[in-house]
Amino acid sequence: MKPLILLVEDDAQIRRFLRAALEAEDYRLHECQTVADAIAQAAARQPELVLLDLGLPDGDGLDVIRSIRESSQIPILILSARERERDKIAALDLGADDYVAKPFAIGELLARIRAALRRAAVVAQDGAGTSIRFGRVEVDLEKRVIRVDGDEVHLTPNEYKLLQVLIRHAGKVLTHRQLLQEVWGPNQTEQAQYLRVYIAQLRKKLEREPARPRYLHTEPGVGYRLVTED
Amino acid sequence: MKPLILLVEDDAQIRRFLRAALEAEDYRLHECQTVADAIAQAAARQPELVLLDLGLPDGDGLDVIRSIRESSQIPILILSARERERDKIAALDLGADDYVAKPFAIGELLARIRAALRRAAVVAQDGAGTSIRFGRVEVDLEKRVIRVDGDEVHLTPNEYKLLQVLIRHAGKVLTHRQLLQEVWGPNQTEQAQYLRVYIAQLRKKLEREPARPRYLHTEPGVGYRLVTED
DNA sequence: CGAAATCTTTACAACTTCTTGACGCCTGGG
DNA sequence: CCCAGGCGTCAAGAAGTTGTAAAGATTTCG
Repeated sequence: MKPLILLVEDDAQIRRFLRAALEAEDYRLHECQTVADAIAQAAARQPELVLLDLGLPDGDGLDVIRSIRESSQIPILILSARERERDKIAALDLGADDYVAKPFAIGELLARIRAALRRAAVVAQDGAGTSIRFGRVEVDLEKRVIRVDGDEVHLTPNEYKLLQVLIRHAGKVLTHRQLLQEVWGPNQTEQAQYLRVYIAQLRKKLEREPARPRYLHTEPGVGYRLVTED
Repeated sequence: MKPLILLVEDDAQIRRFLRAALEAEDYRLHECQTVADAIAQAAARQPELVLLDLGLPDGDGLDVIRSIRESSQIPILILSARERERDKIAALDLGADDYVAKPFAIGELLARIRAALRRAAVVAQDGAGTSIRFGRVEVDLEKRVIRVDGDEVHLTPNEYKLLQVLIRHAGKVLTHRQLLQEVWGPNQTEQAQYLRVYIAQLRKKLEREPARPRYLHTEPGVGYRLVTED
């Protein structure tokens, strides 16, 4: 799901324009117009990024930065008509991530939003590895670690490559040729015996009953298929 | 100690101006003027931030971004006379953190540098909890002290760097290439024998039975992995 | 400058993985 | 029933990797 952006902007026209642009990129959006509301919504909705206009009617937009930074490191992009250098410096030193002057080019703004979200993602993903489960098998593609019933299982390079290809196309039938091509390269596409040997090894390591596989299905005459659901 | 900044700029006048401003803020500084040099210096000196002019004489400044992003997340600030929106978007989407158009206000630039360094510090400290334990081994990353069963153990600089990289990605399989790149730099990525020697030395110093390692696991054909739990 | 520490390189033994061939099973068709 | 073809299994030897010790080369530091 696309990130949630909190848009803080009192000018209805700009708000409409930004809403259109951001929704075209599939971002989820929440809008508000006052300092008080911005502070409340930032805390309540936990957005992944804040787009903040500094010229708000009920107070100093810098207070929004201060408030958010007390408890969170999410990216804050300032969007402001104030062009004075010392306004920019103040906002950045309070913890804003970027400062875009109005009028702005929408493509550049979107690129700056992407850059800010990308940086934030690096921080967030450090713990959350991309990992895939089917039945009792757990594959952590980030760490390159496989667990079966919670116990680590060691795979050789070719076994792992083969499993990776099957996972990448989980559910689909892959022909002998496709599998050989991806694991052994384009010169070995006739060696279907490799597949028999390595599929057998994977089954021995991953399946409870290798002779009656639940995950690594044979499609006779065609190839193999990884089944990740019942 | 203040952060090291790599300044990539071919115009001598701007370079002099920036040098003065940055040194007034006590940043350490290294300067270079070409794409090739920038890529080499970024890898060799491990700066904390890169200030990059895109209009270099010997090639495309975007290549510098690409090269750095292959192995590192350090902040990259673009400094450019190219004002076209699509140049900005290209640079930001390649992984640049910020884009400042020339001519720039020095105060704003310095604020943007502070903002980028502040963010990077948040990321860095996430991995660098001051002290890490696994089994009987205790590593104090702040003091650079290693204890095994409470006794201090001396590591050489390369041994320590290697251990640091493994700790930073604890649990994850790191390929020979990744390890060599981070410890010996980008020109030594074929010398897997270095790794064998240094892993052996680390095992001799950290493991109870170096021949049957509990922490420093080998993933044959792939690389090594630090296991911090049972 | 000289000694000590560290890094790099070499050689070889030990080990893991890959490749290959043999063989048996199953299925479906003759 | 018997056979052919595809598949699964096993295991031996080949090929390639890794661990280890130790000798030279280089750097560091007093």
